[in-house]
Order: sequence, then C-alpha cells, then structure tokens
Amino acid sequence: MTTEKGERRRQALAEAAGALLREGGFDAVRHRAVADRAGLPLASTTYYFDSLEELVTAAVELTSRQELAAGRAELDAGTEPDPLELVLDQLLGRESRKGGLDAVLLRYEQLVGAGRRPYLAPLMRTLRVELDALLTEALARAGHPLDAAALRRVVEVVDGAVLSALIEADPDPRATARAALLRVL
Amino acid sequence: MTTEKGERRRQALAEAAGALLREGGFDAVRHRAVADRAGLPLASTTYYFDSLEELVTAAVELTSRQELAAGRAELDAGTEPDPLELVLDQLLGRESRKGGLDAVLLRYEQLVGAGRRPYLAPLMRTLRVELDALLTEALARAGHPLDAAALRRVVEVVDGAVLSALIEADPDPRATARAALLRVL
Amino acid sequence: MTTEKGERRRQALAEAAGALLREGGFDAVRHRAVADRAGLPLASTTYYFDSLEELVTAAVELTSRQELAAGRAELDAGTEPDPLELVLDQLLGRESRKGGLDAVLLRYEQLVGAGRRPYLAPLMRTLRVELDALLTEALARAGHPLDAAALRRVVEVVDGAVLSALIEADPDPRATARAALLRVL
Amino acid sequence: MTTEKGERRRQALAEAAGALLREGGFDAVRHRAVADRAGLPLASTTYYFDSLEELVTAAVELTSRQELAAGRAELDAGTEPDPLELVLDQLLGRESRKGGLDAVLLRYEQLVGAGRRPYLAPLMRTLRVELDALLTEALARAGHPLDAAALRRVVEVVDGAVLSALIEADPDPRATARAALLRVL
DNA sequence: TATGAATGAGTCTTCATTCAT
DNA sequence: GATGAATGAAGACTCATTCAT
Repeated sequence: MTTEKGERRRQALAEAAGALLREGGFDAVRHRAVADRAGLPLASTTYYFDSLEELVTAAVELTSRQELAAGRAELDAGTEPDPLELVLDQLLGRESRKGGLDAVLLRYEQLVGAGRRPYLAPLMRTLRVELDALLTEALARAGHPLDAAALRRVVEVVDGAVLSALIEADPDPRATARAALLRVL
Repeated sequence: MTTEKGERRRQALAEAAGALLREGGFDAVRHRAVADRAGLPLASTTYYFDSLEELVTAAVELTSRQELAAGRAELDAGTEPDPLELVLDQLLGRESRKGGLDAVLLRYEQLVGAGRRPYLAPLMRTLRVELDALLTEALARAGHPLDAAALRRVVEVVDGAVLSALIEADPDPRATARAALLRVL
Repeated sequence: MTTEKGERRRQALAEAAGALLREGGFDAVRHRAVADRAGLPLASTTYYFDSLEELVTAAVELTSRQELAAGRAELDAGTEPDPLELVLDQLLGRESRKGGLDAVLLRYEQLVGAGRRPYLAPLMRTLRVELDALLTEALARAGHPLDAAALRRVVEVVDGAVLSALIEADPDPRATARAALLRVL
Repeated sequence: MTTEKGERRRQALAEAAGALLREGGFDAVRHRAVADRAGLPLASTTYYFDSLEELVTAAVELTSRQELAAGRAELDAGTEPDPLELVLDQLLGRESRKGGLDAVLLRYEQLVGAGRRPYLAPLMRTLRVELDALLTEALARAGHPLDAAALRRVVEVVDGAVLSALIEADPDPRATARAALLRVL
C-alpha cells in the first residue's frame, strides 16, 4: 500500500525529527516542530506515525543508520588512511570532527535515554550489533584484531572517557577519546 | 531569616523532586508532581524555588550529597569490609545493591542531562570534585592508592561499563561494574 | 484554506474580545473570558490567534471597522439629516447616542492604550486614515469642506473636550462634544 | 498613631508606585514590584495600604502634587521667563522637556484610566481644580487672563493635540502642544 | 489518502491577599 | 507594629491526539 510519495514523506518526517533530536534532544521532538521542519502538514506526523514514540524511533534509526552507512562506505572505499578515525566517528558522531560538544551529546543521550524509553531498547540493541561489526572491522584494519569481549571493553573505555569529557565541558572531546582509545589498545 | 519550618518545607520539596527525578527522569520533575508528592500546595514550589530549574538543581544536589554523605559515613565508620563496594555505591548509587537498572540510570542521566541543562554544569563539577576525593580515599583503603589522573581513568572505565550494561539491559549491572573495576585496578 | 465555519469562529472570538474590551478595557481581554463569552473552548482562542496580542488587535480592528462601516452606510444612504451627528458617532462611538460615559471611554482608551501597546500602532494609524476620510466627507456634506490640517484640528478639539468630559463624569458627553464641534467649525 | 518612620515608609512606597506608574502604566503597579522598588518588605505594601487601589491612588496623588508644587514654585520664583512653558509642563509633565512620548503618556493614561477606575475619580477632580488655578495664574502672567470656561477650552485644545500626537508617534509632542496652545490663545 | 480543525489536559509562573508570629 | 510565610485563583500558552471531511 505504501505509495512511493508516502514513503518519501515518511522519510522526510523522520529526517526532520532526527535533526531536532540532534539539536535539542528528545524533548525537542514534537509533532509541530517536526512538521514545520519537514514543511509538511501537522497531521501528517500522526498520519505516518501512530504516535510520537514511533516517530522518535524512526528518527533514531534513521540517524544511526546514516552514520553506520557512512562509516561502512568510507571503510570499504579505503579513503580514510587512519581507521581509528572511523572508530571515533562511530562513537562520537561524524560531526564531532568539527569539534564541539553538541555533536557528541546525542549519542550518549540516546544511550541513556533508552533507559527511560523502553520502546527504544530493541532498536538500540540491533544497532549495537551492527556497530560492533563495523568497529571490529575498522580496528582489524588498524592492526588490532579483537574478539567480541575485547571490543566491548575498548568501547566502554572510550564511552567512559567521553562521558567524563561531557561533564568537564572538555573543548575537544574527540582528542580525549582518541587518547583513551590509544591507551586501551 | 529562614524559619526552621521553612527550611524543612524547602527540603521536603527538594526531596520530592529528587524522588521524581529518580523514578521518571528530568521530565518527571514538574511543579504539580513535586507539590503533590510533598503533600504541599502547588504555589509552595514557586515560593521556595524561583523557577523549575532551581528546583531541579536542588533535587540533584540533595540526592547527590545524600549519597556522598552516606558513603563518607560508612567509610569513616569502617563498617564496610570491602571498600570497593563503597566505590560502586558512589558510581551506581547505593540502591543498586538491590539490583535492577532503575537505580543506576539516574546517575548517568544526570551526567548526560547536564549537557542539555547548562544551569546544572557548575553543580556537577563541584560534585565531581567531592566524589573524586571520596573515591580516592576508598580506593586507598582498598590498597589502591591512585593519583588524580589514574582515578579518572578508573572511573571512566566503570562508567563505560555501566553505560554498556544499561543498553544491554544487563540484569546485574553492579556485577558488571565490579568486574570492570577489578580489571582496571 | 480557511473554512467558512472557521472564519465564523474567528470572528465570533474577535467579537467576544471586542465586547470585553468595550466593557472592561484592555485588561478584561483574557483567553478564558473571551472563550466563555463566545461559548467556545478555551484552546480555540489560541488556535485562531497566535497570541493574546493578536486577539486584541483583531478585536480593536473589528470594533472600529464596524463603526466605520456603519457611518459610511448611513452617510451613503443619506438617512441621517444632520451629518454632524455622524461625526459625533465616529468620535464618541455610535452607542454614545444612548448617553452615558461607558460607550465613549473605549475610543479614548484605545487611543491612549496604543501608547503602551506598540503592536497596535500600525492599526491605529490605518484606522485614523479611514476615519479622516469619512469625517471629511461628512463635514463637507454638512457644509464644512476642510483640508486635512483643518480636519485634524477639529478632531483634536472634540477629542480634548471629550477627554475633559470623561474626567468630569459629564452626564452628557455627546452634548459637550457637539458644542465643541459647533464652536470650532 | 502614625509614627514618623511609618509615614516615611508610606511615602517611600507611594513614590515607588509612582515611578512604576510612570514607567509601565497602571498594570505595572504590583505589590511585589513596589516593595522591591522601595527596598521594603512585600507585606509592608499591604500593611500601609489596605489594597492595591489605595496604593495606586496614593501614587497618582503624590506624582501629581509633586508636578503641581514644582510648577507653583517656579511660578512664584519667577525663574521661568516664558510662563507658557509652565503651562506645557503641567499638561505634558515636566519630563516632556526632555522630549519623547513616554513622559507624556502618563498624564493621558491617568485621565482615561480614571474612567475604568472609579476610585480615582474624586482625586482626579480635586487635582483638576488645583491644576486649573495654577494654569489660570500662569496664563495671566503670560498676558492671557482667562475665565474658567475659556481656560477649559484652552486645555481641551492642547489635550486634543497631544492625544493626536501620541497616536502619530509625533517625535516632539511638546512642540505640537505649544503650537496648539499659541493657536488657541 | 490526507489534512485542517479542534480541544482537554497540562505546562510554568504571577499575584493579591491573608495570617501567624 | 511589622513581616516572612503561605496559598487559591488565575494568567498565557503548548501539545499529543482525535476526527470530520
């Protein structure tokens, strides 16, 4: 039943929601804001998504898959000489290359936010599996073949370091994360 | 100027706000909810706190200081045979001893939430300093004298592990955290 | 886009606001009061008007245009044998024919109120232009062709007299205004 | 019973209320604002004035009497070479010498505001009598001896002109008023 | 299939006034 | 005599969701 046009609109809404999520966190994802952002009628948000939760879920999924796909593409293309940068892209968001805390916040907000939003949990776990696969490959290419448990530990260390950087208002969380990553490898 | 009774009411409101924060996150801290919880009139919330932000700040501070004070007391009393448990108390919340994720969530929510709530940043940094002092002492008593940088790294590892546990819906995040702690020491 | 019914409701709200404005001044125009008066739900007031200012503006405009239209109609119909009465209608409000101060107050309240309500200024100036055109025509028909400057002076004299009458609680401000008008012509 | 200190505080509150009235109109006169402005406790406002209406009344009276007294003093001192300026001072407020509309607004706001505030009417009439006496004297000294009726007409013309200036956002209402005054004399 | 219209519930906050001390 | 504490009522405004068309 899904018209092509319908699918396009659904995607536009999810993208708008994703942008809002990035900029203002979960609380910023409101029907009106999403509709305005997408340039679509207010009612289209509830027409294409039964509830706000569904819309948020779609936004998280879209956002994350775009990051994953970009990482995978670069990995396959072999463009990036330093695979560790690809790892940091995934853990901090590619936008973190530009510096600043905002870009980093979203990922951790989502991680923690999932705790209060059980409806996100399944998606988060799925995404994690895909993330782990990508990271494993990138680290192997960087000369660090790791098994699943070891990878987890590496990710945890970086996550912990970034969390810490967020609170300290560390001006360059990516550098901090990179240091932690090198230390643990 | 502050009456004793006035101070008690203020505290009651902050405590109610803290409970709501623990149970439902930042979004659950609303004037009405706090007032109802404390069994006080709605307007008392704005009488004692100029804005919701102030109330949230008071809630975070109260909650955190209670945890810190409890840890400090136990440490000084020497009741707890295993100082590492005190460390875990501080990083996961004492309630995590009972198991379950809910108790753990708050701390990380606050850490990340401070990112979207700049008004919390100063408090978070102050609390961090006090936390570090307590942890340093506890770890020293456990036979692990650490300098500031080393301590930070230990905390980061545990934080990363807990964050991971939250997403995995790990049934026993405390055990996971303990394992990470032992590994890094 | 606007449904006919929608337009009718918008108008009903503006009319309710206008009635409140007349009876109780600017302070009486509140969302709740307007909604109750119009027999519509509270939220309809913010649905049709983005803010209270917009609603007040609509009320002023509607009220004033109705007066203007009525004056124009009578002027064109030639019903009123004494065109000066039409002038007084415009300057004191048609309701002032019934006597009493209340009817007169609104116009002057709006004139002065615009000072504290900059958002009304553009509308007030537009209305003034239309008013001047109507008055010029009515006075010409009464045998007093006036240029713009002369008209302004006439209006000012009447306005001054009415203002004075308002404070004196003059029982018949219309008669006072008429006397001033005749004197200045 | 009135302590000297009590009387001083009453006056301080009335003065604070007057300042707020001038700056923000009737709506700006609130208990809290007045107390803050006067640097006195909130409850002192209701202690010294049974209601807000009383406080507003006191503010209007104080403000107006100060203007009157200043005018009278200058008149008696013979400082001001042009008595017409004293007339304008009274009709537009002395602050209007500095130019701008704000200074002028208050007087007309009070004139009109009295319509919605019957409790002000007696005071307004009393003040008018005193004003008329002062104006008569000033105009006589300027070579324009006028009887009561003629004076009223002069005042009305100026009032009308100023009202008009307020709406047009006339940058120099005082000049406009002066021109109207000269014209009518 | 879409969407403009609509609204009940709820948001934070302000305020005049009362009262116990 | 003075005032800190307190609060009921009301303020403007937001929002997720429903529904008729």
